[in-house]
Amino acid sequence: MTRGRPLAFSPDQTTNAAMQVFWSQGYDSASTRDLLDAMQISRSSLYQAYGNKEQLFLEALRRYRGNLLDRLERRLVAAPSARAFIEGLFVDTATEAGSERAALGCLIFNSASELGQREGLAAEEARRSVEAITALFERSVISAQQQGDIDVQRDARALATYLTMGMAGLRTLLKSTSDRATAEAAARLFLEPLH
Amino acid sequence: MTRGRPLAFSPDQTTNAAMQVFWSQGYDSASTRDLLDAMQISRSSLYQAYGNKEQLFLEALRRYRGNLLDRLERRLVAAPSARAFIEGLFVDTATEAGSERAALGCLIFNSASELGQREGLAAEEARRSVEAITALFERSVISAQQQGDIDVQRDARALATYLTMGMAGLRTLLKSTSDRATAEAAARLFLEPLH
DNA sequence: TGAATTTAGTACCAATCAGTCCATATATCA
DNA sequence: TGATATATGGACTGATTGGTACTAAATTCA
Repeated sequence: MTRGRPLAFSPDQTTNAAMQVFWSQGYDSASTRDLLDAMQISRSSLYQAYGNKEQLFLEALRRYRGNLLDRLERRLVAAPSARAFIEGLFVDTATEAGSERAALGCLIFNSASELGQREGLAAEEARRSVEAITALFERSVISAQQQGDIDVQRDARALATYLTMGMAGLRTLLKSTSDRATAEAAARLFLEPLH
Repeated sequence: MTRGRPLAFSPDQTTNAAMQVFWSQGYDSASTRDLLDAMQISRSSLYQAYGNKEQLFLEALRRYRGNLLDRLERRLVAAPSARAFIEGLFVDTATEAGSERAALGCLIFNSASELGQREGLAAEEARRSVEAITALFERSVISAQQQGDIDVQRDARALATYLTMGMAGLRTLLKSTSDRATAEAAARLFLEPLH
């Protein structure tokens, strides 16, 4: 066994709690007090376990990305086709308009927008996460092409970037409007180039 | 004439300076020190002239919105057609990929992303600004429909929202990638539903 | 000139920031 | 049991936060 006093908390749960705080407040705006309160651990435990705020954010963002990609991956294999997966994803997201979930946006795009081309590990991880989303979209597009649902003449990479751009836009849109019908109509227009 | 000691600065210029700071740092992250340094005025002058940080932000955001809408309006009337205006706008924006300008994004979408559905004047003004962009797009779409370049069967409001979503997505995309060719390809795909 | 009015500079404020330190608690291992 | 190792709670740090207060400076008007 490991020597010394055992951890009184589950790093798994505290990382999740931190993720929620960064998700709703953003990286800079989330204070260590906010994080501590949500994680329900003492200040010394946070610094002992994570090092500093930036490292905690990296853990939280990686957790979010892992959860998201897993969930999308499952949706992809469960869907009747890769094309149906893509379309369902956009339409379902648009349907969230007006909900609390929609107001939160996506931690990855939130972070990419906040941190942009800033230097440092946090911004780099945010960019890597956007790229991971694009990579998953690219695999989906290639599948859809193989299944005959998307023209093989089209560049999968360009289409994947198009999908990332669309999802980023949709999430930003849902942060400022709660008009579901119009958001859905916009999402459906977005899917037309896939035909 | 007005009584008392005259202003030693141009509110026009200081508002512009503040706008730049909010643009590159975001609302929360821009400290009053950052703002004061950029505006080159004393702390008392800032509070005397603007009231507080929130009011200064409102002025800065309104300035940005005014500048943007004026510029787009001019582009619209100068373009060979409303349709050409829309297409040029998206393609030109994508072409900025990798530039410092692209890393800044758009203050309106930045603010909408940061402030979301938060309460308070700043968030409300951000949402109003997104709506103002959509309104301009709607006028452009209607023009294009009248000019026979966009199917009149299509709902102008939905198309306008679609354009806002696309521009928000493109600006977010440009914050995390500097791959110009792919960004341009994505922007061109985005324009297809207009055909 | 001098009262009235407005701006400017700066010292100051309490609150909060991210992060450190250390005494104490709790475990393992010999 | 006692040496060793790790975790916890919370006091503390210096820097920074947005905002205020007060004095000095600069202007107009009578």
